[in-house]
Amino acid sequence: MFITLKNGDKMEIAENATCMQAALAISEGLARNAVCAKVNGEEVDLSHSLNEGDMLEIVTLKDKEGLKVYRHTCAHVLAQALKTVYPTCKLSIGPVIDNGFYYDVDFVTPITQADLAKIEVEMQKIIKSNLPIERFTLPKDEAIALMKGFSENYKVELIEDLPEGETISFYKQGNFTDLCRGPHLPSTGKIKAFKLTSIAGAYWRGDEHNKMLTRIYGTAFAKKDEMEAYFTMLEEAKKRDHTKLGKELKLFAIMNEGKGLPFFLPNGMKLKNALIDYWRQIHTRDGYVEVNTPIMLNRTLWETSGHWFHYRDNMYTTKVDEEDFAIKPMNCPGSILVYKNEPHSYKDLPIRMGELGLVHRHEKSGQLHGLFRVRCFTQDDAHIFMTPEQIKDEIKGVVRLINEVYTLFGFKYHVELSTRPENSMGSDEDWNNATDALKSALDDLGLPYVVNEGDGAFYGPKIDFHLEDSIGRTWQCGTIQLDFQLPQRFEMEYVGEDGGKHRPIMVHRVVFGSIERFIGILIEHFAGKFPVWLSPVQAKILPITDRQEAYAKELCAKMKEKGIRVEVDDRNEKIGYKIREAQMEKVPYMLVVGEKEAEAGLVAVRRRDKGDTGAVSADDFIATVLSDISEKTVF
RNA sequence: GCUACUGUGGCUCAGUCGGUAGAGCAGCUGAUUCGUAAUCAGCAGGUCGCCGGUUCAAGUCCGGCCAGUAGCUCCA
Repeated sequence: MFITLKNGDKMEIAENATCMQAALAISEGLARNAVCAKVNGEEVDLSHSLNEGDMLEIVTLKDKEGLKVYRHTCAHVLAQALKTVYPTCKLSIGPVIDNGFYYDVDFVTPITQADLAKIEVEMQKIIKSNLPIERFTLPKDEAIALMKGFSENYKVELIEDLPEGETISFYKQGNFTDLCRGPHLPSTGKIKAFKLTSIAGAYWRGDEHNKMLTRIYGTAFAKKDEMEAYFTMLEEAKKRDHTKLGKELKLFAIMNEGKGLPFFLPNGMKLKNALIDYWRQIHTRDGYVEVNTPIMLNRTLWETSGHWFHYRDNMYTTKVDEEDFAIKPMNCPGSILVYKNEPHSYKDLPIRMGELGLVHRHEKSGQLHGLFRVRCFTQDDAHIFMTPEQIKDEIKGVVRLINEVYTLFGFKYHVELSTRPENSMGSDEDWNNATDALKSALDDLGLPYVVNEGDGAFYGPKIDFHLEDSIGRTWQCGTIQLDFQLPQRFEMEYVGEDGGKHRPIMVHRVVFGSIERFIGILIEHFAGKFPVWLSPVQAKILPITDRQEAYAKELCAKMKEKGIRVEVDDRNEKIGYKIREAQMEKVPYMLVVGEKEAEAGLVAVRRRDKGDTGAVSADDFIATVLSDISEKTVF
């Protein structure tokens, strides 16, 4: 019989030949590296029998899918080892994740990090015995009976939730059998490099009302050196941790007196202000106006907005003179009051109303983390009030702005569009128009995006921007969100061309998301080595002896006059010491001034990333820094 | 909020079997005026996160609380 290969070639193989036999027929090397196969696009084991006309693709460890299968098998080896070491434990699920795999297990007596070593030893034994991995299927009732026999009640629950009539597959290696869709490696001996990395609690089925199981994380790679490279990368990422760098560079601090409430230190404030100056500059250019609304408003407002009923648990409230107040968790109601402060004509629209609004949200204590997740933060918010015809152009303007900002910092990002969920408000026509406007704005700009059907808010569709940080974690930063609800709740209006009253469309949007979180991301992204325009100290003058002090101070004053953030290190220390400190502070430019420089009006420039770059005239150097600042050069 | 782990001078960390604390850096003082990642010497600095318990004796053991870290859930 004949099958078709990936490249379109036809190949003749024996009746009922397996994928493995076909791989062997193609080449011995391929067979050796084979992990599983794809038949007619579906992943199957190598032992799968082929039929006439099948389309076959052999998957190896070089393929993304291949590595997943490899790690998945590793999860099974972990499970088998656990059942040997802890026969009373109960298995739940053991999937593959981005950089490895995990298994959630219910232990009678809890295990600790220290137990991982002995589990690894047992796993090693299983790998060494090179057990063949065999697939078999059972009808639902027999599958349940099998797992009941093993007292695996979590597995029973999983099977019970599978649709009736489905044949259920299992994988058996040695005396261990696990419920699994597969595919898997042909035998356990194929695993070359794995490591159990950590242990954590995780709720059964991710629901906090369920029992907490023990999750054991691990990772596996095709080769030992690939695994080592991965661990080296993690170490690097740790060095960039913004909580660590934030402390070392004296950018911010979080005190016991207010958890989740960050303090910005003088250095952090310079960075934050530089960022905000930039924000103001591009928003003014793009026709935004800026407002500032109170941090606290009365209950009536929050009842109108709906927050008093729907967001109460996350709001800080207080009572003054018998009146209830809430500290704002969002800026929109304030901006809406500004809009309603005077009547509007269609000629006023669109109104792009920006606000760097300080909001407070009582997040659960376990979620707090450095600047990434805080209870008090500044949104670089803006609300755009417009006519329905203006949606598309306004969205395009915002997307362009967000793209400009992210590109400036060299961030990778991706875009997601979330559409109408069930139980949403507004007419079909509104939703279709709005969603089409979002889509065509993205299409016009040639920006690829993922659609999350039904994932929008109940009050409108949205576009989210996800940034990737140094460890590959993604953070939702920018969002553009249409809102059909608030204009209605607040009875917002404008007078149209026809003289009648109309309801404006409202957009909420942020670029940074939260200034605090964005700074956290910047710290990790640049590993604390900020571009000159953001650096708290842009240049440090280092006199060699106190005889150059006067020249250094004069130069410092001259640079300050030009708006450069500069300092003189006039301590009685050797130059090597001053340089070492300035390097550790990650100051982009160090200006060494000795007798030669002082006499000739020069500075010996040492760049953070390049070392000594030689002497130039002080004026030339000033011109270079000013250009770095205005061009926002990254180095 | 839940589970696990952690909490010693400004920072990084040591402290064995319970016998009332140690180092380096930073700081201060003095000497040194030294050209690209740490000059030398001296001084000072801690109710060991907080509260309670066990004990002749607690940084060390037990309990509670507070805070941090990882993960779960949630989110900008």
